Amino acid sequence: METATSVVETAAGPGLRERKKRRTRDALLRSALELFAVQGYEGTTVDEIADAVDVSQRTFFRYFANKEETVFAVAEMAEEHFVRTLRARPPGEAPLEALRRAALESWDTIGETVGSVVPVDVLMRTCQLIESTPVLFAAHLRRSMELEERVARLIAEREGLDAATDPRPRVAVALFGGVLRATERLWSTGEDLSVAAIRRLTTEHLDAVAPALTGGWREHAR
Amino acid sequence: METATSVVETAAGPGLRERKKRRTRDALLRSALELFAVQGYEGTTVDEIADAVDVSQRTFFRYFANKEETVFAVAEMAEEHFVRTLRARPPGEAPLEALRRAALESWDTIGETVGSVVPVDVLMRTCQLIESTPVLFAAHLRRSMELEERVARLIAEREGLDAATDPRPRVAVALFGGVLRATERLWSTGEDLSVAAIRRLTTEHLDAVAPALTGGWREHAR
DNA sequence: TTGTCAACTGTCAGCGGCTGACATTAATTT
DNA sequence: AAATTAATGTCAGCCGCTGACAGTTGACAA
Repeated sequence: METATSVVETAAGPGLRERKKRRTRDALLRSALELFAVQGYEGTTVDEIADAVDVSQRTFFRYFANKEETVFAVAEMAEEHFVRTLRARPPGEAPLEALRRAALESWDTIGETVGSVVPVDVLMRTCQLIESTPVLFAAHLRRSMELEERVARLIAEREGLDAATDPRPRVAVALFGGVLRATERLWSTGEDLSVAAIRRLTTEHLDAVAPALTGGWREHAR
Repeated sequence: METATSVVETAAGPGLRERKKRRTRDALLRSALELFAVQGYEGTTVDEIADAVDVSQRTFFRYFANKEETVFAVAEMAEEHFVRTLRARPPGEAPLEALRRAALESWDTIGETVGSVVPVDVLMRTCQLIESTPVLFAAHLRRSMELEERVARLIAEREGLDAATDPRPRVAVALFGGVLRATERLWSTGEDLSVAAIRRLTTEHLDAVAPALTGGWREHAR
């Protein structure tokens, strides 16, 4: 019953129980994402996912609090990656500059973090799934807001400000997050679904912030 | 079987059928919001709402596509009110200026639009309910994005730009919407739940946009 | 090795949101 | 008054999700 995978090292590694758990969880995740990609999110039943892994529906709900969680399991990794990248920015940078560079750098290195669990193209297709499924999109936006709160606190800390009273960190992050979300949306409806494409779009949109703030766009149309 | 309400004018007015429909719909809406305020959104069953109006559950779902819709019925009126107000802004104003003035003016006159159907304090309590109920908050964010798309097109039109290619309208509206949402959130967690309070917070936050964009906040701390 | 304990799993029953189908009732038209 | 049309109730059923209980399977010590 042994597969070709490495079963050699038994020393100090997690026990059989842990390995089994991880395997079923991964299997559920993979099956779920695959089924979603083929039949859509709402067109896929939790029973189907569980059946594909030969596990009871009840077991599925012991690994994932709800159907959504399978979708956002990968998104979460990307988010954590961004936060880590932002934390690594030098404190001398202005807030919006740090956010901008962290976002771009984050896209450049996303593969290193996520790639070990799920291929990058699956991540991108999952993004598309989220954008195109209303209930997932709603959940995504809520999660984005929670992320924004974390980031706002982080920025406030960077600048030595009190996030509770000074609105500038919140505003800056709200602005930044709003622009990023508009970018995602445009990217997901476009044709080029590569990482490079969203990176490029992000740059363009962030470059448009300053011009957008100055009134009277009509004279310098392009 | 006649109540004290006006049943006199039978000429040209909507028939009995229409009036009955409107009455049950209003009754369902009122009962739902009241129950939500007392027991919370998730703690209230559709059956309870239907029973309170002495109507079958099935009938409820003939008036509202889902439970959420009762909550957002009032929010929708407020949104339409904002869009109308924005449309009325003089075309000479810069985009962000028009958005800002429309938002504030919209709060000043919200009572005139919504008041006829639901008292204003019910609207405010509904806002709170939305902010404090995760699933409603998620739905609210999605609706906000849809509204932003409309507004972005409207702004692009105002400025004579092509919304499909020029990112500036999208960016400006995303920025503006992000700030407004941060404002709502702060307001809903505060103590003063009056319209005046959210109006004031809105002003403060929008005033913080320009300073937030210039880097290095540390020197001019406040 | 064996037995005990803890953790993981399956089964079952049930709730709540939501829908289709069909019969019933009530308003409108002729 | 009869015929037509629209609103409603009833019923059965799917799906997401949960609690409770029992059975199975790893972990760990005797």
